[in-house]
Amino acid sequence: MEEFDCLKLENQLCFPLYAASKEIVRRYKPFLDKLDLTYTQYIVMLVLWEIKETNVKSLGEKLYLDSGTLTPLLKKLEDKGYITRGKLSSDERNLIIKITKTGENLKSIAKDIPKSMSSCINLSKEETINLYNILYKILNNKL
Amino acid sequence: MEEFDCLKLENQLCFPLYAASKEIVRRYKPFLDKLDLTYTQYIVMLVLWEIKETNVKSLGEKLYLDSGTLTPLLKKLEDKGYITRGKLSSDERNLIIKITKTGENLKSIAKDIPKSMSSCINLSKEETINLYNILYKILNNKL
DNA sequence: GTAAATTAAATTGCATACAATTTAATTATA
DNA sequence: TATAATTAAATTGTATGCAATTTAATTTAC
Repeated sequence: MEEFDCLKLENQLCFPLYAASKEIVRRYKPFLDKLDLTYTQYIVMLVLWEIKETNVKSLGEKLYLDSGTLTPLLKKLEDKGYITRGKLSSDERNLIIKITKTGENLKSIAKDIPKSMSSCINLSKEETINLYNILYKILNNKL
Repeated sequence: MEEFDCLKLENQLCFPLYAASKEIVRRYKPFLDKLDLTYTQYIVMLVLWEIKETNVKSLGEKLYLDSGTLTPLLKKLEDKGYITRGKLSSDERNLIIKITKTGENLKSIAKDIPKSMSSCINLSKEETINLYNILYKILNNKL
């Protein structure tokens, strides 16, 4: 009788999560190339298309990223002309990130990406909802 | 009436997948530190605890990683003494990766990690199975 | 039998991730 | 109010990831 070995790759839950995440990001690439954005840059733009303006800390909390990742990434988005970076005069520890007109315009080019991606991923509506809920349960699981 | 905006972060499926994947890897860290392994090094060891011996290509297919990632990582595992790297004499294009005795011994220290992690993640049995199946559906979805 | 095509790793270059430390600004407190 | 504690970004250092190219070995085709 085959024993159940918790240390087998196929019995791990974390591994398909890790691999599927990378797989999805890979599938985004051809669409994001048209916007000259990487996946991480894209999720920053998703936030800015919604709220127009934020600071590094708040952005990092939304995206689960720290300043070590965001600082160089935001400089690249500034170089592309999609955002501006500037100190908040009332508290100079804060760096204010604002979307530019060019950055706003990108949204209309991006609008078809979610539909293209969901047809790429090819899950039923039920599976999609299920996956979404379980993932947020993990994310909200404070230790 | 609030319109449904596909470009809102909270309406994305990919984002919680990406964030949850990183979150889980972060939660592994304290356990893996005891083995002097990173998460990626750990999944390589998972494969080697099972099959003892492989080559870079086959390992990369199992783990969805390429030689650009694996080559430096395998050199580090060799430095730690967990694996050996050597050319296959019958086809010198192949690099054969073998687990060492030290690498084997690590398995007994690692054996409690899956249980610790699953209590960390804290999903019901049904959610776990559901998540597992949906993730493999994504991974097996050839385009 | 040899040039062309293919294959497997390694290398290069760029972009994350994240822990840990540093720097600068602000707030709290003795 | 001067100092200590806290906070927000930036910096540093290490480790991925992955596309694209290179190198070396092997196979295929002519």
